[in-house]
Amino acid sequence: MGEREEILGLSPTEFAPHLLGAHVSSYIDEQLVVIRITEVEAYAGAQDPGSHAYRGKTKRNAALFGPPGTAYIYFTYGMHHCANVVCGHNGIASAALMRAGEVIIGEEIVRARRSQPLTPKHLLLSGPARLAQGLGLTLELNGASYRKGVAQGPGDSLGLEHLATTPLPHSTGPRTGVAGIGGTEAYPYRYWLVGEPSVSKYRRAAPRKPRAERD
DNA sequence: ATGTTGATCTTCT
DNA sequence: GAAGATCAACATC
Repeated sequence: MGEREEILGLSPTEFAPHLLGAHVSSYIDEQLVVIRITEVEAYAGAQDPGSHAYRGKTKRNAALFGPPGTAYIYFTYGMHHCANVVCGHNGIASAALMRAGEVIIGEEIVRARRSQPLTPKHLLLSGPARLAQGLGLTLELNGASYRKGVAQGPGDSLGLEHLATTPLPHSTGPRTGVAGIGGTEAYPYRYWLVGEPSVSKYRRAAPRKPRAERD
């Protein structure tokens, strides 16, 4: 078994740190976007009250039950998409939600998709729905698989490479948006790279005054 | 800088 | 009928 398969086969809490720093790509509408993942959350399937799979398999979450390397993309709040990488053993419904990243290739495309021509670069993909929108991910690609290497185009629209052999230095903490459910708040299922400005909860130690525009 | 709220739709109770 | 793995605009300090 190759290293990629081994990492993808890990349990979600083991897999999530390996996804930090990995490159995820999409090739949609003849446009290539490559990003580097900086923040993720682990979801542990049927045993996890915070997981969409907690109450069993439904039409919506079916992709979660697919083989490792499957994309689980869901639509929520009537307007947003969020994207996961399915990991673990086939049928366990475990996955890692990609919560933030930084653009490596295709910044112009990301800005156009997000209708944010001016927003600071580090905020472009800061948040799961922003990340999914920047990559152009919709339900059309739910259930597709992340190919090894870079996305190629129709039939191979998604790519996942550079999974960390040894996880990069990172921090952990409680997941966002699922607090209060069965005490899952106590579990550090959220992982982020240290010192990355694109990580949503990261705040600069010394905020600048409004008028003091530097650089 | 922080708090509140509208937008908008699928799934499950 | 309500809540949801959210975001951005707006209000207020």
